[in-house]
Amino acid sequence: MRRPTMKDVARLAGVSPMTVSRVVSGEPGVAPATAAKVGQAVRALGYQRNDNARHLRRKSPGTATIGLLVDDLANPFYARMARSVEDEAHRRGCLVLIGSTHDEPRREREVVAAFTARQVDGLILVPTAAGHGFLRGPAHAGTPVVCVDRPAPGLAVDTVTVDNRAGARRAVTHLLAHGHTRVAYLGDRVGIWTQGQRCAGYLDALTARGIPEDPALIRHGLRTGDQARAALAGLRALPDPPTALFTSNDLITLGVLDDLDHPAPLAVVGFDDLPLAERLTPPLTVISQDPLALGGAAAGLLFSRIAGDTSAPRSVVLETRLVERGSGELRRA
Amino acid sequence: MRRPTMKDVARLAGVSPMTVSRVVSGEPGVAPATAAKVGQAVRALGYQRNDNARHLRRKSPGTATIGLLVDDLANPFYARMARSVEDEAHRRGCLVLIGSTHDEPRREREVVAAFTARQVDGLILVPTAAGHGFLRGPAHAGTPVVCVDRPAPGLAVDTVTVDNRAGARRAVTHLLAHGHTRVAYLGDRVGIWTQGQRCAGYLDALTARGIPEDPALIRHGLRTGDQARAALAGLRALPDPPTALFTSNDLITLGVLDDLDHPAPLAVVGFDDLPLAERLTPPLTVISQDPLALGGAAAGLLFSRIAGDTSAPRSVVLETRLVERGSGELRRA
DNA sequence: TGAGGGTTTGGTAACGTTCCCACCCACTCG
DNA sequence: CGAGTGGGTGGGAACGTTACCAAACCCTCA
Repeated sequence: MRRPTMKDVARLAGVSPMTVSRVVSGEPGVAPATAAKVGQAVRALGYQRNDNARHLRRKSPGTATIGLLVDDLANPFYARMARSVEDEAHRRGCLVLIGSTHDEPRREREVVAAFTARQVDGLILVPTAAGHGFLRGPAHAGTPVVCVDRPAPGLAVDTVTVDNRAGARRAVTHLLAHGHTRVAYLGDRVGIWTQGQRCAGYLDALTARGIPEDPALIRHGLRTGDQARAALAGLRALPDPPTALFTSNDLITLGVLDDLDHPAPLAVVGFDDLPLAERLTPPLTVISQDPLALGGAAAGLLFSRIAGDTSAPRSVVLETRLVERGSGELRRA
Repeated sequence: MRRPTMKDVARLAGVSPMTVSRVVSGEPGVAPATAAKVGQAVRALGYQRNDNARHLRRKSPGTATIGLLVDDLANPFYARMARSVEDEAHRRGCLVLIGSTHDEPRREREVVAAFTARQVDGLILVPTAAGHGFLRGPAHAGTPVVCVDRPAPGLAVDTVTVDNRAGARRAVTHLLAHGHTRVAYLGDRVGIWTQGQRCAGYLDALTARGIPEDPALIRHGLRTGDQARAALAGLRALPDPPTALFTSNDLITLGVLDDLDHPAPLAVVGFDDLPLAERLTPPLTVISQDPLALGGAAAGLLFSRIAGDTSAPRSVVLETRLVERGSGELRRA
């Protein structure tokens, strides 16, 4: 019941294992008649090469495996990123080991360690907020890393992000252009890199219009839809409540959606597109990012590093897109 | 610049590689003082074990890697499945190799071959419609396979599906209970297993009510939203048009959504939940499946097989849930 | 006929690890 | 005091493959 090895094939074909290796790997210098015999034996035994053993012995191309570590694979954003990474890898005959960090630094380290213990040729990483010094150890020497979606502070590696700041600025500028002057910011913890950038973009837009920042309109640390809803209630209770919201991620956008029209209708622009956003009432105006492009760019960078590119770390910044659907305009009851 | 090996650690610690192996793998029978010396050398060199070499030599537990092959990782349904598989694997100290078939049998075979060439301990597969005889070859001997979402015809392995037929029956029964008598079926190619089951469930519901099947109300082979919309136009043009639709997957549901209210409002129940379905107008009634449960069940089965369970192949069928939100009721303009 | 060149083939060692066994040493006990 | 015990350690081989080199073969041409 053992799986057949090259030795078994060699015995059956009456040749040496070396010759079998040559045939199976498509190397030249084998007589056609011999190759045919070997091929027959391979099919007869249902032989399949053990690529782990192969990669252990070979030096030149590595294991033809890369690791992809995202925050949460169930998040459609990362799922699409993963898909385009897998597509690029497949085109290059490479497999993908996948993992989710769930934003836990410990799990990130564990999984990265498990990946490198498997001798991955490279790593695409959505880094957690923790330090990434461990990636500089000798165990990772020669394993290129590419960060996606956010940079790893203090780690000088290729990074692919979208221009969160410009996107947020665009969103808020859109609201201001439609006559709003009191625009609130609703975001997750400002320590999260993307959230910090988006908040900065929000402030940029205000500054450009000469509108002073009002701390009462800025809410950080909203981690759930319920917290976002509560924050909205708080904003409505202000003596001078906002007439428009910029919601800094899709969870928050969803959270405020319920209470958008009561007691008074509020305009809203959200960061991150939602499926069906155009069918909501009102149709949702959003800043949309392209996760497929993110994943594709990251994979492209990684594979050129694997191919031997040793130039200075690159930083790719992709643009966002404002998708106007109506919810950003002035709304009256 | 070479990565350190056990030999390097052994040399530095002044012991044999064997002793390093024991320390690194946490085996007993090493004097505490020796273990400390080795640990120090490990940290000094930043040594990390090569798990590929390890798994090549070891027999008992395999490579601690499983393969997961879905139709399309960008599909949120499969993404959530993948997440729960990865979670289960992580709990067991196992890594996950991932791949997408894009419903191409050739790609399926390629990726499965690449997985087994890496000596995965098991395989979770969303099978394409093609034959799967290749999984019976000696190369796959001893590699358990679990099919998920749909069975692989002619392959006697553990399978986890949802009860598509009962779900569809439930959906149509719901429409009939709300006074509809002319209910149309809109589905993808009936050769796709899930679609066949859902169509059967549709017919079951009609039969139970004594309503004769009307071929004019049944549309197969709708592969895009546009085709679904066109099919709806055709149905509306009938002398005796339907008053309700059962749409057999989310793509089709989305396709008909646009034209649901004009010229006359139609009721609809869709198979497969959509995010934001409750915020659409009308709020969409759907048959919802639980991809996390599917993935979890598949992983559970696979790991018990890997642990040595050799009982007859099991077939797990999960229930669906009817989520009533209004769109299934009788609708008037 | 024999030297020279090319093609085809096989033997040996090595990749980094662990299994199996033998060894060494310090004790204990008769 | 010698034989037995048991924990701690190391040597050699092996997992399945490929790099490297040497050998065997065939053919051509002087």
